[in-house]
Amino acid sequence: MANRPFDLELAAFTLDPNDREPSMSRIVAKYLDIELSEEELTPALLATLAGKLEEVLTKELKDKGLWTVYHDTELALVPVLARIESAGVQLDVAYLKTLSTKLHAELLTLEEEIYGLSGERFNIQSPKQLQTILFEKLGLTTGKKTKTGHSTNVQVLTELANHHPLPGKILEYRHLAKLLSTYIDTLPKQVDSKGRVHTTYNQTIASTGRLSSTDPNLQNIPIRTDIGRKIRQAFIPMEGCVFLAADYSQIELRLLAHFSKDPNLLEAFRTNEDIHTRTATLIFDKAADLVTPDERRIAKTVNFGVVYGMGPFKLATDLHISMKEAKSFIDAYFARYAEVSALMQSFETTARDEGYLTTILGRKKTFPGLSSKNRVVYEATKREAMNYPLQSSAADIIKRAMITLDEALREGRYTSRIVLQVHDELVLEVPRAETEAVTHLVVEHMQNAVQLEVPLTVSVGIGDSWMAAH
DNA sequence: CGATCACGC
DNA sequence: GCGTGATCG
Repeated sequence: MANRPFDLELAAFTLDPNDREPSMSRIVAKYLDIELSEEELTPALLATLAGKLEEVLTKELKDKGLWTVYHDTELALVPVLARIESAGVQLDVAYLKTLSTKLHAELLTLEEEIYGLSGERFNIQSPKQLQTILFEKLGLTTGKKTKTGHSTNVQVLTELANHHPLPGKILEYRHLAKLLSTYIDTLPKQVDSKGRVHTTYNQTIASTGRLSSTDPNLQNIPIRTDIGRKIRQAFIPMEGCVFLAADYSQIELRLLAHFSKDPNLLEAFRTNEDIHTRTATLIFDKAADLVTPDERRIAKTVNFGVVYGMGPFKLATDLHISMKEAKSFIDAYFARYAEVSALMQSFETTARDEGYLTTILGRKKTFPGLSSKNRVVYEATKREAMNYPLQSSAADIIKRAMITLDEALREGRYTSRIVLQVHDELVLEVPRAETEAVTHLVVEHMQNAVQLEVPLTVSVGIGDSWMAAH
């Protein structure tokens, strides 16, 4: 491993990922026990403290078993991310401009229809003004949730759409307006002279160790709707190249199988079954070939719910069912996946009694909320604890893959390069001639980043846009 | 600047 | 569960 400089920010984050903004004065206070304001902490003074800080933080990292994750993963990832950011990714700006013109026209039409249905002109983007129209003027029966008023979110509007034509139009309007303002009209402003956008990846924001992406955020580019997919078509490889998109399939559920050793989960993944169908067979107690699409959909949501620490409330809202029904699905799930149930309880008790949880690479995080007497705080923290080892281990794994893949690409003198990371997916820009070799290399490094109790499978696609590569 | 909403994994 | 960002007031 190359000799790398010390990185105070990464070291402090690895020691305590809950510390959202570890300013220099906080780090100095915390590890050197010297109370100084940010102003008193001049560059000259900092320089004199740097050596001592490195010494103390290094010792702390080693004492807590965090040196390896800090040094071999976080620090090693820095130059990899620098290369990704510097490479950037090409956008088809002309295409986005055309798309923008077309969608703005549609938005205008929608706007007029909304004013027609409402009987007046108002700011559709103002939830407050919208409330007045929907709930006072049209007297639509909300029945639904409120906080500082009536909610007008997707869930509410979808329900109201059964009773009046307006809410549906509002939903369409919101969707279009969102995609236009966040992506279609914004991304073209952020390209460099070669038509490429360069995001910034932050390693010290997400307490799970996931990366985050800003200016622009390339980790929340739409994909679920038709218009969303049109936006992904704007991400294109440079001349002579294709995109190779590789993503881990169900990495968090595979980690759940790995950690819990639940026989049902292990078998499903070892025999390469459809995991959502398998869950459906268990919670609905019927053979796989009798599982209906609707039951599979429910099982899929339940599987997602487990990864997120599943509360009945969230599951009920997601599935549009009663709390009672949601509860019965959860109970059925844990009855049939008994080892998963035990694992989730152990996450809670370990986090509370030992004070922290550990990921597959030895990353650690504490859960102070588990000392809270406030039930809401406690339950929320419990869900964090249930999700952390899964989400965070997944982050560990893709980071390892990125480091060794990047090294192999350079070692092998390939021109191919990673251009995007989206939590469980890597996108590479690959010269056509390298396609076959690099496909193998990517799969190799992603699948073997760690060894689990179940196969870690990667699905790969190749195409002339990010969309086409899926 | 907090609240609301919506996009991704 | 974890994020970023547009918009309103």
